[in-house]
Amino acid sequence: MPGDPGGPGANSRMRDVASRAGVSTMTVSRALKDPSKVSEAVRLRVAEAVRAVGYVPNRLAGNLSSMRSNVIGLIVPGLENSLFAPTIQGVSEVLRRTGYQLMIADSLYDDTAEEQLVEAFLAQRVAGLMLHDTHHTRAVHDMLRRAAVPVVETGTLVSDPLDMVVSYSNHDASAAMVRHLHRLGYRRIGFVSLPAANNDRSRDRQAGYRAALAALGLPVEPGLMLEMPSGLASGAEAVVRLVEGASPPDAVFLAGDVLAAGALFECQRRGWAVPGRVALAAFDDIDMLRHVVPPITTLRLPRAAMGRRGAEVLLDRIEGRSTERVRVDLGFEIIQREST
Amino acid sequence: MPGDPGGPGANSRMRDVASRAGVSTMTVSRALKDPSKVSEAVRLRVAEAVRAVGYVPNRLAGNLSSMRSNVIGLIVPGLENSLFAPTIQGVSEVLRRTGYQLMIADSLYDDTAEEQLVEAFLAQRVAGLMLHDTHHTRAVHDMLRRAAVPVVETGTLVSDPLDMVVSYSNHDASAAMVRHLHRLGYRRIGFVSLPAANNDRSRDRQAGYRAALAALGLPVEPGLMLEMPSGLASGAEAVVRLVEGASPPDAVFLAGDVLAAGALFECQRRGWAVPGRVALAAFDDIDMLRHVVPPITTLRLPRAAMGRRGAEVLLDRIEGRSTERVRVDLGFEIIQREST
DNA sequence: TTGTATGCGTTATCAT
DNA sequence: ATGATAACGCATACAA
Repeated sequence: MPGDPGGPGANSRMRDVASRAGVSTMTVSRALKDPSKVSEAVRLRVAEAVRAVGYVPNRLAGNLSSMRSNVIGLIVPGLENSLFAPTIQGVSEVLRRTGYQLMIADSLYDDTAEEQLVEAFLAQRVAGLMLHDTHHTRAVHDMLRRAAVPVVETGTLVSDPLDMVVSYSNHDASAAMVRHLHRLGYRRIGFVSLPAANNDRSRDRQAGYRAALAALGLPVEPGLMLEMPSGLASGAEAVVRLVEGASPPDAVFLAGDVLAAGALFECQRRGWAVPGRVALAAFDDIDMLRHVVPPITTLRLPRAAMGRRGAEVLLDRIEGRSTERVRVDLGFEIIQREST
Repeated sequence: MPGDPGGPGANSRMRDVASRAGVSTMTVSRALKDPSKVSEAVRLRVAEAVRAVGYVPNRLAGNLSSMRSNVIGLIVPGLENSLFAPTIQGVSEVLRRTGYQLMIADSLYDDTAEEQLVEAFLAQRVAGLMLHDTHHTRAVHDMLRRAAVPVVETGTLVSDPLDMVVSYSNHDASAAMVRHLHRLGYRRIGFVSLPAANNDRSRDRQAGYRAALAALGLPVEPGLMLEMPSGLASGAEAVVRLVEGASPPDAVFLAGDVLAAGALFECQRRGWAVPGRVALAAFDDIDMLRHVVPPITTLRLPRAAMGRRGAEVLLDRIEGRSTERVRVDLGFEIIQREST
């Protein structure tokens, strides 16, 4: 063994603390984990020894020995997208006071990358897993079933979850916005979304749009639907293509990311009145949409709550307080502003 | 179910693989880690057995035994701020192909929270640590020195790093923008920054502003300096307070977050010409600043490179390829646009 | 190329 | 209330 006992860089072990405090390692272990199981005198001696040797427990060893883990894995499809930040913070908030550690990874909207990350997390023997994506490879299904690790999906209210779901319905939210625009008098409602290919949420939103139009007795005009990549530039391009198209819309629902803001900036550049020339609606209550001129009508989604409730139901299962495969619908809300 | 020892939920161990492949656990270990040290036939039998039992290695045990770790810890001061996303992605990108796992945590701009996170990471025996913040409690200094874990700080080019630094100089960047505005003819340059209290970067930017004015022979007017919390609303409030103040600036440098965008939106609302009534400059090249009307002059910072180079120098040290306490200045760049 | 013995640092279990 | 002993699952060191 590469022995360098005591030198700089050597972490002190529990038995260093033990011998300094004149007790056994078991007593140290108890003193640290459940001080009430140890006498006052010993507790103090141990605390003193811990400080003296600068002891930091080794959770690798602890977790291995106890066969449980204090790490929760979280996989988001893209950290560059600040939409996920509130969810992550919701999770952090709950975990912070429970002694669990959060391990975050980014799948970059890629199934196979997600698969590797899931395997890496299982290799670390995480206590539970939160996945924002709701589409997974077969291998992910197999691994998770085998490992029997509690899992929460948060991306959308899937009908066939891996385990638990805490989310809102992208389908219903999208449909609700279409009905809202219809109520306001708009009849030719354009729709722009992110590519549905690697994105369940986007697919659900498209389906919600179609369903709402059908229910309202409006035709689904292919010329009014667009798929665009993420980014402000995309929103700008989309609104131009629709408004300058053959049969322009009177309103455009940009159901993704910052597309709506990009569209508005383009309208500003071109001097198009919003909502005079075209009304604009967005899909997420990001700060920017409230501050632009005019402020943009949008959907408020339970992003932070998804993180908080998700973490809570996960912990309930991990700690054995619950055994159900919970399914939570956190709903959504329409924010009417001046852009419509 | 018989023939499935352990039942559902039991992770298979290496010796399950070993017995199924008819070899010892050591051979399995080698077959997985360095296939070249094992015969072709055995390699195949092991691979088959791994799939058959759905084996996922236990890195807790592996890391404990080998006394090394495959986890890198990263602490950012606030995940809600998407400015850190490029850095995180830079890190991920480098780690992805090296077999290291990234563990991210959020200190919420709080020294004490950071201290607890550092301890938690050390408890997981991370191989290395990346910290965006550059101000730390005494306990953090002590713990890190004891643990002798390689550390990279990325927030600003500190003069007294814990270990290594990979960043740019907030001081110099700030000063450069002031000189740039001066070159453009502006003489009364207002300055808005985030509160310096818990934020080294903000302190450096303030110092850079003062230093540049002094070098240019301009007075530092307290009435032209403001500290505001993060957010678009703050930028809006700041620009109004300055422009409607006793002796208004001809340009405002909003050196933080999305303050500049908030200021611009407020100008749009009020019909103030930018740069006619007041010129605006920002501190970070976020996408939005390029798309608003008019586009906003700003600084481009090496956010992604900080992540990439940071991860690289960290790995160099972890893997023993280097032993130096590297200090890397990645520089910055001014992006002149129509707002000035 | 492969196997055996042993230890990594902690906790579960059973004693005292 | 405290201690002794045996795991936890894997990798190092050495032997064959």
